[in-house]
Amino acid sequence: MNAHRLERLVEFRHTLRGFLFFSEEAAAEEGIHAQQYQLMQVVFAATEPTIAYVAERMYLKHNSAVELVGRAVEEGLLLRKRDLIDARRVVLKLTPRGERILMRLVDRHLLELERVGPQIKVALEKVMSK
Amino acid sequence: MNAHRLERLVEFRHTLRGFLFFSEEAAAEEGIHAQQYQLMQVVFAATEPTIAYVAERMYLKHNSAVELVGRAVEEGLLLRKRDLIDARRVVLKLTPRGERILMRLVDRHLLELERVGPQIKVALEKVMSK
DNA sequence: ATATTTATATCGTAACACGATACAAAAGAG
DNA sequence: CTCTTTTGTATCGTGTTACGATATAAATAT
Repeated sequence: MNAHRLERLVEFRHTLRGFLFFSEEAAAEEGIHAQQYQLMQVVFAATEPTIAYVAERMYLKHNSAVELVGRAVEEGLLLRKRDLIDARRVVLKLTPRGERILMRLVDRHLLELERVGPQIKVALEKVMSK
Repeated sequence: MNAHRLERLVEFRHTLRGFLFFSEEAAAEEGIHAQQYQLMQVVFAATEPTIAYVAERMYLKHNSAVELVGRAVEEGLLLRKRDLIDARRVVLKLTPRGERILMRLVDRHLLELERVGPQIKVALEKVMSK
């Protein structure tokens, strides 16, 4: 176990955590949670955003996805729609409010990545070199 | 709001989330939580690992750090030591068990980064290019 | 000697994630 | 066409994590 590599791994995780912390703060400023922002991203980018799709894409168990969606629906970010063809499935859709919040957050994250992206990249390159 | 950039941002977060999910799984296989692994990294890499230092480094409030450390101590991963010079402070140290687990996890993460590091890098480069 | 600041700790609350379990709709088996 | 199995979503109980508010003891400043 090379000590240099460990330190670089720690540094890499620190820069990542910094970015994720920014994300949490930005979401909070929009009055939502970081996971809700992630959920909205996934829903918006998908062609057929069902609970199962969200779970798979976010590496969650399906029941966790159900709960996450439930909270987002309660707060008016998302809508549940029963699939007419397959009545087991639920298709998700952003509300206008959810969409507005998502767009603002995406913009802010893109801006932040212009700042910290290079740092992340350097930290990653260092940790990958032996 | 460029649609391409949004999709690339979503893709970037997805690769990141994939790495973090691996981290959670790897920690679970060692019988600990992902945050405990992060905590051990920070403690191990620091010259003077106090509660306040851990909190700052992990972007946590001090009380969250206290609680995280408390659970890690209970599970025999970490030791609390009152600082002899400044009796307000608590200095942390890995137990032999904690250190063994940390080393195994670091190795596995370095290996995983050889695999997903390039993916993360590409996704990051794409999201940064306009 | 007293007031303020610093470092850690405790308590109540909420989001989040999970396993276990349930249930209705769809698909498959005979 | 019934019966069984699979699929998609939902509910419940539990634990981790994180927070704000509050507390306490030690160190520092006045």
